Amino acid sequence: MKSPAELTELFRSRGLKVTPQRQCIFRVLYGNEAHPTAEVVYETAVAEMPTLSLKTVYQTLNDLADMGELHQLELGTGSARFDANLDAHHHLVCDRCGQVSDVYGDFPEIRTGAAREQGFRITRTEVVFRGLCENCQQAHASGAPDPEADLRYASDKMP
Amino acid sequence: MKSPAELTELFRSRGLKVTPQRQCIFRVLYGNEAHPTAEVVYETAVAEMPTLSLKTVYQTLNDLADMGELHQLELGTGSARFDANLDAHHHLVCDRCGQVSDVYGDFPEIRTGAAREQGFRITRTEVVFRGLCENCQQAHASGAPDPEADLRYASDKMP
DNA sequence: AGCTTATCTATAATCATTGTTGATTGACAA
DNA sequence: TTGTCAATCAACAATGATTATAGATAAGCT
Repeated sequence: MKSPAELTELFRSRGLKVTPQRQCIFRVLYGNEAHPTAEVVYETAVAEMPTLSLKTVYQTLNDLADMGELHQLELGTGSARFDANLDAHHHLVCDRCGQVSDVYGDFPEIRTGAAREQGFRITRTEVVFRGLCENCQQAHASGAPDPEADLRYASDKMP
Repeated sequence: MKSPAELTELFRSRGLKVTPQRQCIFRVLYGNEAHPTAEVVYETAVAEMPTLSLKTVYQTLNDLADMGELHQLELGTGSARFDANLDAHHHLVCDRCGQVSDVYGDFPEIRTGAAREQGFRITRTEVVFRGLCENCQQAHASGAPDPEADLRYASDKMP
C-alpha cells in the first residue's frame, strides 16, 4: 500500500481532508501484513490517539477501500479484514484460530478455464485455502480438549 | 443434496426429531440452486407454513451444515448463503446484485501449486470469481444512474 | 485570521445471528 | 394407542459488526 505521505497527497487531491486521525490510521496500516479487522486497527490506533472513535476507523478504511488503496476481505471469520497488500495474491485461512496469511502464486488455468462464464464479466478471482495453521495442527494433535475454544478467531494483534 | 426423505432418515438416525417445520425446510432446499440466504429460505417456507419462525430456519440450516449436507458460504454479500449443491464447484458472485452462481471446473494447479504452504494443512480450496452478471452489465452500460441502488444485494427469490 | 465545508466524537440505530424460556410436540416403548 | 421425556417450537431479548444522525470541531483555501 502507499506510504502515509502518498496517501496524504491522494486524499488531498480528491478533496478529502487529512486529519491527524486519518494519518494515524495510515501509519497503522502501512506495511501491516496481519489482515487486521476494523476493531484491531482501532485498538492499535487508539493506543496512540486515545480520543479516536471506531466510526472514524470504519470510515477511513471504507474510503481507502473505495479508492482501491486497500482490499476488504470477507473470509467468514466474523468480521471483515483489511489487506494493505495490493500485490496479486491469495489467502490461507486457519479454520481454528482465524489467522490469515498470504499466498503468492499465479494460477493462469483458473482464468482461462472460467473466462466469460455464463455471460459474467469477471474482474477479480480470489482463491481461499482453508485448513489448519501450524500452531493449530499441533494443538489439535496434542489433544486440545475444545476445538470450539474461545481462542477461535481470537483477535490477532499485530507486532 | 439429499432428498427430503433421505434427510428425514438421516435426522432420525442421528436422534434428531423430524418435525413438519424441518420437512418444509428440506423441501425448500431440495434442488434449490439459488444459494438462498436464511431470510430467503424463511420467506419461501413461511408461505407454506405461516407459523414457522426464523430461528427454526437458522437452527435447521446450521444442523444441516454441521452434518455436511449443506454448505454455508460467506461471500461478503451481507448475510450467509446456503448451498444445497454438494458437488465440487466454485462460485461466481455479481458485485452489483449479489447473485451467486455455480462454476464447475477442477483446477489441479491450485492444489499442487499451493500444497503444504507455510506449514498449513489445507483441507479445502475455494475459488470466487467476482464481477458483473449479464443483467448488471447491461444496467451499467445503459447508464443506470445509481450503481449503489437499493437493488444491490436484493433478495433473490427462487423460482 | 476567517470562512466554508468536511470530519470528528458520541450516541443511537440497524442488520444478521444467536441465546433464553416456557409451552408444545415427536419418538419410542409398554 | 398412550404415556413419558427429551427435543423442538415461537416469541422475546441479547449480541456483535457496522452504519446513520447531529452538533461540535478543525482542515484547507483565500
